Amino acid sequence: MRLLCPHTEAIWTRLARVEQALLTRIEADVKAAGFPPIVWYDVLISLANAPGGRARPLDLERTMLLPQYATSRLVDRLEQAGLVERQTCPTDGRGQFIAITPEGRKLQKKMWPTCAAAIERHLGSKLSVDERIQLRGLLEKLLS
Amino acid sequence: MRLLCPHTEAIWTRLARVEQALLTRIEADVKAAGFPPIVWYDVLISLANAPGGRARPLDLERTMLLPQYATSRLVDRLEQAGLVERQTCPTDGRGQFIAITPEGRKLQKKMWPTCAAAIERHLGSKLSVDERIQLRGLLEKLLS
DNA sequence: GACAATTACATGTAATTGCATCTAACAATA
DNA sequence: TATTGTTAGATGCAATTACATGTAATTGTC
Repeated sequence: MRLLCPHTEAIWTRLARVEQALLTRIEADVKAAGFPPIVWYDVLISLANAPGGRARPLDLERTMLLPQYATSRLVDRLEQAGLVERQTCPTDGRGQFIAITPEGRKLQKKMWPTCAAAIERHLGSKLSVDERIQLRGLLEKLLS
Repeated sequence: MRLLCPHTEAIWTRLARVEQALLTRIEADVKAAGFPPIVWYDVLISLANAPGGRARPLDLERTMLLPQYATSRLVDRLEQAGLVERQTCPTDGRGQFIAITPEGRKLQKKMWPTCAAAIERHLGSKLSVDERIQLRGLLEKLLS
């Protein structure tokens, strides 16, 4: 009984494997350089690029597609490490801002070359420019 | 300083998000139908398709790209649930076979329509046939 | 065949995640 | 302004994952 297009099935299994493999390999490179997990970098770069160097937890959640509690605890750890700081939100007493600290910016800048090299090595170098453009487009379509 | 092709960077961020989002959504559908996590299904289908309905843990690891300890504990849980069974390996005293049980096969068959529908809904329906073929090829290239 | 090195798998412990639920602050309605 | 509903975020607890290490079997070397 064929309930599922074979291409779809192949995509589904490969997608999980590819993401898993890339994450493992890239993370290994980053850790080998003595840096924290790459998800920390994701948060830092998000904040660094946000206006005022800060964002609402809810925005982080939506950008990173993390569940609410995961964001809350990720921020805990970053705060613990002095890389971000929780600020009260003047316009909404329930909310807050997560602001990147100077040390946070410093770490983000320091991590960038290592992260970029790892991503290039394990991902970029495997595809031609045309393929990269194609893949990018297809992934964007899947996100919508 | 541009250390990284912008397409590569976009692929990297999207890939993680897409996989995360799809897994969450598909898993939610499967759980809503009262089934265990989809990774259980992955193991069961692997074993069901393997000769003799069994495979070495090492093979599972390589197929699913899981770390060794994850496989070991995943098998623990499946065994606990009576879906697989550990058998000693006659040719290698260190190793073992993980064999799917009749209940395991039954569950695998029962899960299939739900899994297929979820994957089709959240993944297949988002892309045309040509796009699926393209994406499949690109992902395969990344796995090598 | 003794011995070091490797391989297959398990497991203790600490960190992280998932789920459900909680609290505090808004918002809407009466 | 009391009441009810909703939203932003935190948190207790159980399940899972990561890391390091352990154990037993096997292989290679002499």
